[in-house]
Amino acid sequence: MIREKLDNFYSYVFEKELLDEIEQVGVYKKLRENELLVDLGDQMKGVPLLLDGAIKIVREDKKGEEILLYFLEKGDTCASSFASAISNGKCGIRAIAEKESEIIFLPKEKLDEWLVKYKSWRNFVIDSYNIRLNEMMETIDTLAFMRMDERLYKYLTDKAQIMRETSLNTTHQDIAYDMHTSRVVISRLLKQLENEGKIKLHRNKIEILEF
Amino acid sequence: MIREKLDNFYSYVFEKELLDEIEQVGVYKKLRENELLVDLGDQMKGVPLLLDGAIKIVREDKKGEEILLYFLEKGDTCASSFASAISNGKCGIRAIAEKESEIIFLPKEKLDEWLVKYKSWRNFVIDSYNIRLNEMMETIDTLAFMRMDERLYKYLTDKAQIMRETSLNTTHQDIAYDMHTSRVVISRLLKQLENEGKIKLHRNKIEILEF
DNA sequence: TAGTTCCTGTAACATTTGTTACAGAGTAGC
DNA sequence: GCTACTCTGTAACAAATGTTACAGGAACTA
Repeated sequence: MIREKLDNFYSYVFEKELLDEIEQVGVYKKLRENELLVDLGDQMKGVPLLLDGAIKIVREDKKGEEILLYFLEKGDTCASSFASAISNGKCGIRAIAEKESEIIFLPKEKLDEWLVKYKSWRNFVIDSYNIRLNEMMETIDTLAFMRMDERLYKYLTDKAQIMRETSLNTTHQDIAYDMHTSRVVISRLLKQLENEGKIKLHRNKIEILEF
Repeated sequence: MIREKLDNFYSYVFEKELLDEIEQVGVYKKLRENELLVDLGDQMKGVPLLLDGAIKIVREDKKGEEILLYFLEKGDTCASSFASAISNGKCGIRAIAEKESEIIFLPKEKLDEWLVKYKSWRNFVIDSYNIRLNEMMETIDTLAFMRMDERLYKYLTDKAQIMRETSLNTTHQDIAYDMHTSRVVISRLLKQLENEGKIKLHRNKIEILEF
């Protein structure tokens, strides 16, 4: 069953021999919605490959203030974990399942070994880092160049896409946490977006009318 | 002469055999102050190893608005170039020599080959990515959690450290470009920092009194 | 020396974002 | 039903940041 899911997304990415090895040493895990996968300061013992679901990656500073960095989807891995695992360093982020998700955990002992053995693994690791770097740059663009109303609309449409829904079950307060602002600001801007006809507001739910 | 500079910073990082190879295939280049090393959209033919100097990495969006991402110092390499070189993709940043700098350019053909051959190269590449990811996170922290006056003070002290000077030769307008704000805002906040006794303002020069 | 350009300081004002306070609607438990 | 709690909407105000306009000093050129 694991092999089936693995093949589903990774058969075009990895060589058969590598898939065999992953099947042998990888540990399958199912995550409940809102389950914590990685916490700030964790020392990773391996890296997760995401088979299905969506995982939210959040940054937190010393004062406990949070901001959403990006989401992981199936086929992604967490570059930050990779970093932490291979260098025995600490992880600077928090990862939370945004909905029920499935992962395979790869033990860190194999990570370097596979870099030598499999070209597809090297490509995957380098690609993952690149995707993450680009994702971070997009986050920086958003923070540096966009106003709060634009950021909010982007947040809503991005998240809808990741969740594969046109409605989001969330509260204004939750959004405020992700965007590191206050609930009142979010309520104000959501109402504005509703007046522009882009969304429709309900209790605990936001319907997106325009993408 | 190149070998000497290479050994200077990289003899503890790379195996002797790798240093030999780098010496053979690497192309030494000297950069003048303000020389453009990488431009937005460039397709990199290799990666630069920084031997000496300081390089500013800047992000630019479609509308031509800029923001400083971070600085590279000796011993660093540009992860974004690595990404671009190995995957034949485009580079999302601009790199400018902040002062006279020296680099060695490594041709992209070797990058993957060395990953297989040298453990020290694998470590270096992974470390570089990690450093860059962390640098990006720090930039995000700065943008998301700090007010403009704090960001400005951090900018000044960070830059002084990179340049190994206690005074910066720069104008308010240049700072405004790096921080993606307006000259008037910077002048206002600089004056405030001067009143707090942290800096002293001159024409084209800012003296930092307190680190 | 006069003319010109660049850099800095500052005022006045506009806009955006953050804060506090409170009212009312919806929901869950009893 | 009643009660307690959560979520949303909104007003009024405060603070931070951005914009426009202009004046004067410094530096360079002729």
